[in-house]
Amino acid sequence: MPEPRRITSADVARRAGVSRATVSYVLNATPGQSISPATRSRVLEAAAGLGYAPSAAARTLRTGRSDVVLCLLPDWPIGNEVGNLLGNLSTELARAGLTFVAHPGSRADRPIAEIWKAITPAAVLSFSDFSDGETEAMRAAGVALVVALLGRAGRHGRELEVPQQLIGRRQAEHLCGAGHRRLGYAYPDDPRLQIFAEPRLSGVRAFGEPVVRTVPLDAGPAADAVARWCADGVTGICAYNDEVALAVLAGARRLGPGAPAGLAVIGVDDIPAARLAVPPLTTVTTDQRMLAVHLATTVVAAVGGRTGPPLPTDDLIRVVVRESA
Amino acid sequence: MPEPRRITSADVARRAGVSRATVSYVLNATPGQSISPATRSRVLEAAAGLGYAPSAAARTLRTGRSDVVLCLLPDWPIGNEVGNLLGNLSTELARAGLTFVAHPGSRADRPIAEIWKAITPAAVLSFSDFSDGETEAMRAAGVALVVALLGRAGRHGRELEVPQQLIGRRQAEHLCGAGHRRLGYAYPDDPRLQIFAEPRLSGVRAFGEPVVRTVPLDAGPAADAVARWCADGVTGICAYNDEVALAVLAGARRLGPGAPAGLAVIGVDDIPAARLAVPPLTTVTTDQRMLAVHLATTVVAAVGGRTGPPLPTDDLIRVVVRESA
DNA sequence: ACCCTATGCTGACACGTGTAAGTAGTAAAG
DNA sequence: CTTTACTACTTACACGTGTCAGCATAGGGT
Repeated sequence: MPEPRRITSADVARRAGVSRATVSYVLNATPGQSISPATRSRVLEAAAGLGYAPSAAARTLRTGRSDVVLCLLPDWPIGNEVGNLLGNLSTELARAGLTFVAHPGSRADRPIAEIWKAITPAAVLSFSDFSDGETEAMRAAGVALVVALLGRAGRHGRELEVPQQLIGRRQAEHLCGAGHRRLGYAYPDDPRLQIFAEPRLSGVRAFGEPVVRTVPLDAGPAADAVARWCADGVTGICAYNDEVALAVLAGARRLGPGAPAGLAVIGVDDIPAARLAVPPLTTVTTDQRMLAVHLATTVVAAVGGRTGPPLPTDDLIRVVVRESA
Repeated sequence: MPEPRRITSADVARRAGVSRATVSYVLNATPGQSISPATRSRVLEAAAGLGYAPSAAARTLRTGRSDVVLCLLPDWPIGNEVGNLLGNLSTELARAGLTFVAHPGSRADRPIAEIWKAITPAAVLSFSDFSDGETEAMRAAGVALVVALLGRAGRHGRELEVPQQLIGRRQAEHLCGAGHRRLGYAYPDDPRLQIFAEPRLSGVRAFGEPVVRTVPLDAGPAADAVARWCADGVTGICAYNDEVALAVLAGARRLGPGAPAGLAVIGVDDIPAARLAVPPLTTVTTDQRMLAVHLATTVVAAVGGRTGPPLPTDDLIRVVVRESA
């Protein structure tokens, strides 16, 4: 095999009978340059005929900026909702000419420096926030934007907060509206979920201090928790998650026919299993499409050096009412 | 703001009082070069002190090869299992010095050419296979490896098949072992899942032709399907998915106390909701860790121009027995 | 005949890196 | 004293691109 050489813009220039600069001007539609229609079409034809693909590395090196947006995924298990969000975000950013990629895996495996060094992204999205040193290093390396989706607002660069508190507030609102006075909060077992659980819980607290209990994804321990909640006089439970909510339901069921009659449970996420549960699970869902659009416009604005519009929180989060609450 | 200039290896060289080449040799530990311990430590110290981060773009441009492995995610909803697989894959590839990134979103949004052009990856993983033109274009652009996780074996480059058929076989094996003679297959509603559903179904067929019915993730239509299965004399159902299996269970429950007694259901994936279902769902699970290790070694081998070991299929897929079958 | 402007294009440089080739200096071998 | 061999470096080039400055030609206005 004769080592298939890469096709460069010089090849296109040779074939079209023009200089390399002209090729660049034509293919990038550089404003302020006047190219005759004849040569333009010759260049385009040559490029298409050769299957020319500009080297991203060279372009990035020259311009100092790539069109890649890097999202650092957290190490907790990503489910359907996050997957959905990523897909929508990718679509929205593509509309603005940006390429979205996600890097899964815990930061312990690899220092994050290694990652953005290998990509040279225009922007970095993260769920938790960065240390000062990391932020500094990124700026020094030419990363235009650093955004933390979660974390204390206004620490590093432009930040952007998905309103987790609002989720908890909607849960409590619904249960209180249904007449429940004493609430419980089903906290997730996995400590990595804490960064999401805490703000949600604080949203619930706006309606009175709930009885917080950790509920593993297992019917046995969940039954214990439910029994103690009943003893406390709790009648409505906000669960961190649909999965935690399913565990609560499973626990209530295991207690026998006596307990579950009055116990209301509300989850978060509206996973497919929620509507199929016994009883069908009432849950709080986020409009991932709308959220993705907002995130994308914020990123696009920030890459351009501007600041984006605020998040419209009105219709973003709503309750899907089923039978469990 | 005085436009924070990027720190290059020239800065490090200046600070350490050596040439730029020496810096490169030290930092890359280039074999065959002899550097005195004194200068080595001076260089390392200078690099650390300045917070030097080599430009990935320049390095990729020079070497013609980046250390990024790009995974093109399909447009169907990715769940917990895929998320898990990606995480493990990232960890394993990091061990070999490769950076793993995933690109979500349908190909309709953006031609895939746009994506690898913007990344210049060393390898591309995909779930479905590519067209001939796409493969050709990638090779021409210097992408070392193109792998399709699914699709007809031996078409383009090195391929790699996750044994979906084996999943279906294990399901049918379990049900037949429990004495069920007439099986049904619960096919997913979403047409995008066909590329997974077909091989799984063909695995079930190894144990006799099942009665195939599409089951939406809704209790009502699922109840219809279950009623017709019962009329057909079907006693055991292999579901495409845990979610589809939950729909089948919900359908059976809706039919009233008469039907579900004898109906066995087995799913795939072991999602968290499976163990919390009524009854707890028997399911088939894939060892994502082992699969990730195998994928990673295959990718690493192929990037190095070699061919990887075959997939050990013995312990990879096993049945988690609960109460539903 | 002269200047001025617009058009259509080319030459040359810089981005930051890896690495082949070359060069002093030292030491051992002949 | 010359040759050889090795250490510890440096100089110089190439990777492929975007873009600034410049150059020829043509056309009009005075």
